[in-house]
Amino acid sequence: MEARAPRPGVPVRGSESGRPVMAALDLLGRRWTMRILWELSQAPAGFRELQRRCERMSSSVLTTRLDELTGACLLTPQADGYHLTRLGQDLVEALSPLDAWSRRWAKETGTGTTGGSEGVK
Amino acid sequence: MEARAPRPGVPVRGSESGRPVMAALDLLGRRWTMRILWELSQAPAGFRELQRRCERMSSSVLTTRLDELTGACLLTPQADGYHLTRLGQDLVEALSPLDAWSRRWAKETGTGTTGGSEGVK
DNA sequence: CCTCCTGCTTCGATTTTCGAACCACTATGA
DNA sequence: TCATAGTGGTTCGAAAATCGAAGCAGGAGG
Repeated sequence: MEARAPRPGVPVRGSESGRPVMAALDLLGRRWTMRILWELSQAPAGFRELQRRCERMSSSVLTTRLDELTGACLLTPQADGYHLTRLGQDLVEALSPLDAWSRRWAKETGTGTTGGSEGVK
Repeated sequence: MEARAPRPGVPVRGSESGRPVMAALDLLGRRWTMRILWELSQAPAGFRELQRRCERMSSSVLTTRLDELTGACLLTPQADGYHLTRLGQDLVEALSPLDAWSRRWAKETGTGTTGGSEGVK
């Protein structure tokens, strides 16, 4: 399963420069990537469970993403499912202001379900 | 040009919940979206210039993304090109730890061009 | 043996993205 | 006036990414 993940230092889609942030933007800009990291940060999960949590994302893409993210050293498979690595945890942490921002977004665009933070289902 | 952008409060790909962060993940997980925001945060730009800065991204996708982002109140067209709105600026700010993270990523995975922070070109 | 769970792989259908060509409009300048 | 170049796009066929149902192999329980 060739899954050439973007890596810092290597030219990626849309950037010859190899600047790390461009590689990150490429990697994260693939469907489900951020969602997978997000879900795993809540709790480790096996393949099927991850698929369930992500509203039945397609198994083929999940395989690809897991390969990419593993190759990028952001997660690692263990006996009880996939875990974020230290680097993966750091990434999610770096991304965490997004949650607060999105609530402000919801509020200011007026499309949100009231506050939006509680809608845990 | 129908460009139904994800909005907080509305079910999006991969999430029925309508939770704002899921809408954000959907929006940002489309190709070039984060890159466009990133570029505009450096400096406003017109259509063609934006296209040049993003290594010749396809004009049709650029049109679509600009519509989506405009619809999401993240940017607005002005006489001298597209600008981030306040909300758009906030989003880029929320995303900014990513730059620092990516350099650490480059360093720790050893694939980076040395430090990686200077490759401004 | 049967059933249910797991982690995947396969493959045809659908959606997204690409990218070159093209259109209309506004200079600039010879 | 005629060209040349720049702008902001649109169009459309081709290529790539994603989808999703089906299937496979393996393990556990009954």
